[in-house]
Amino acid sequence: MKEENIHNFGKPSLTVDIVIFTIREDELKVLFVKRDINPFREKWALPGGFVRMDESLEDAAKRELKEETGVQNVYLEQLFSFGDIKRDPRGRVITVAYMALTNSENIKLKATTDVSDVKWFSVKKIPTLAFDHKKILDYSLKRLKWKFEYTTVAFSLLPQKFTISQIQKIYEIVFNKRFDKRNFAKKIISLNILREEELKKNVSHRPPMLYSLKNNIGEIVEII
Amino acid sequence: MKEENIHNFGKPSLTVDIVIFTIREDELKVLFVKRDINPFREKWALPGGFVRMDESLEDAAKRELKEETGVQNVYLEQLFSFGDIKRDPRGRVITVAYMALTNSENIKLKATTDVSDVKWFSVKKIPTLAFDHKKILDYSLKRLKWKFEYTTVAFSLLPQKFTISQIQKIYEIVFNKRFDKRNFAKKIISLNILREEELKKNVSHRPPMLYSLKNNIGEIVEII
DNA sequence: CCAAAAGTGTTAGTGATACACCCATGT
DNA sequence: ACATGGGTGTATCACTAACACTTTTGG
Repeated sequence: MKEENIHNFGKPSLTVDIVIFTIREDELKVLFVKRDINPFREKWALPGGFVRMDESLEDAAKRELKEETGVQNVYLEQLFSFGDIKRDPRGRVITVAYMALTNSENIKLKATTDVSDVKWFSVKKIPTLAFDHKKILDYSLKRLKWKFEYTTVAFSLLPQKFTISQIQKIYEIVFNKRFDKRNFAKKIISLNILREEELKKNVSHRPPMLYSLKNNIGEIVEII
Repeated sequence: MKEENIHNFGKPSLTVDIVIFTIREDELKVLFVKRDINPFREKWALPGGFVRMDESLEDAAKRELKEETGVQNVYLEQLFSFGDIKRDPRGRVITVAYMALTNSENIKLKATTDVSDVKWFSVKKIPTLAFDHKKILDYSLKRLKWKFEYTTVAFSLLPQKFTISQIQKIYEIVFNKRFDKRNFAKKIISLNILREEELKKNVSHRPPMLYSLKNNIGEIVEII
C-alpha cells in the first residue's frame, strides 16, 4: 500500500514569537529581550523560541514568554505565521507570531534563558530588531487597532475593576487621538458589556464608578 | 561563544492546507480531494501537503493547490496555523491554513499527486473529513463572512466584469439572507469602488450595466 | 404582448457628532 | 475655597431600512 512518508522532505524549523503590549506612562509599550546567543547576539528581539514536540503552539508561546521575561497570565491570540525563506540566517525557520496584552502593574520582568535583558519600549521608539521582528511588530500593531475597534480586547490592559475614563485613555493612546468624554461614555455604556461595581475611594475629586466587564475579553462587539 | 543550536529540539513537521471557495449552482462550495495515501486513505480532505525547504508558505499553498487540484491564479490569504499535538496520527505536524477564493467558471479540476478524486462540495453538505479539517473549514467560514463584510474579497468570486445583481447574489448566498435591491445597489455604488464598463449584450430583458473593480481585491472597505 | 430582470426615490428611524456646565471629594 | 477629574443632555446630521413601480430587451 502506498504510504506517505513524513520524512520525504527536509524539515523547516518552527518557532513562536510573542508581541506583548501594555500601557505604561501613558504610552503603548512593547516588550523586547536582549539576545544573549547568536545569531543577533546583543540585539533586541521579540521573546520567543523553538516549539517543542510535546506542546501546542499556544503552550509554546506561553512557555517562552514566561521563561524569557517572567510574564504570565495574559490575553494571548495567534497573529500570523511568517515563513520567508531567508528570514533566519541559521536556515529555514518558520515562526508563528502571537500577540499578548497585559495590565503591567503587577508584572516583574526577569531576564532568564538565553536573554541578558528585558525591557518595555514605547512603540514610538523602537530599536533595531533581530530577524524580521520589525515586520512582525508592524503587523501586530495593525491587528491591535483592528481588534480594539471591533472587540473588547482593550479591557485586558486594565485591572479587573476600572473607570470609564481609564478605558477612554487606553483608546486615546492606541489610536493617538482624543475622544469626546460624553460620547465615549454613552457608547461604552450602551454596549451593555459593563457591570457597575462600587465607587472608587480615596480620590481627591468626585469619586468615579468602577466597572467590570460582563463579557469575555476579546468578544466581538463593535466599539468605535 | 554561546551558540543557539537549531537542532537541540525534535522538529515538528510543517504542512499547508487550502480551503478554496467558489460559487456554483447558487451555492457556496468548497473543494476537497480524496486521499489516495495513508493516513485517511479514501477520506475527503483539504488540498495541502508538506512545505519544502526552498519555498515560502504562500508558494507552498499555491503549489499544492495546483498539484492536487489543477486550480491556479486565485485570491489567497493565510488564515491560521493549527498545531494541536494530536492533530495528525503520523506524529507532530503543524499546518498553516490558507483560504482561497475563485470564480470557478474556467476551472478544470484534475486529481493528480496522491489524490484519487477532486470535487466541489456545498458547504451545506460536508462529508466526513480527514485530520482536523472540519475545524479548519469552520474557522475559514467565519473568516470568509468577516472578510465579506469589511473588504472587497467577494469580487474574486466573479469574472472581471460583472453586474450589481451578480454581487448581490453572492452576498445573499454567503450570508444566507436576502438584501433589498435598491439599498444594496445604493450602498455598493456609494463606496466608489466600481468602474462602469459597457452594457451587457444578448440578455432577454433590460440589459444591465457591467462594472469592474477599481480597487484591489481584499482591500478594506466596509461593505455591509 | 408577455416574461424577465434592471433600474430608480422618498420617508422614517436610528445612531454619530458636536458641544458646556455642575458635582463630589481631598487638601 | 480651590483644584481635580467625574458625570451628564440636547440638537443636528448622516446613514440605514423599508417600501413599488416603470423600463428595456428577447422571444
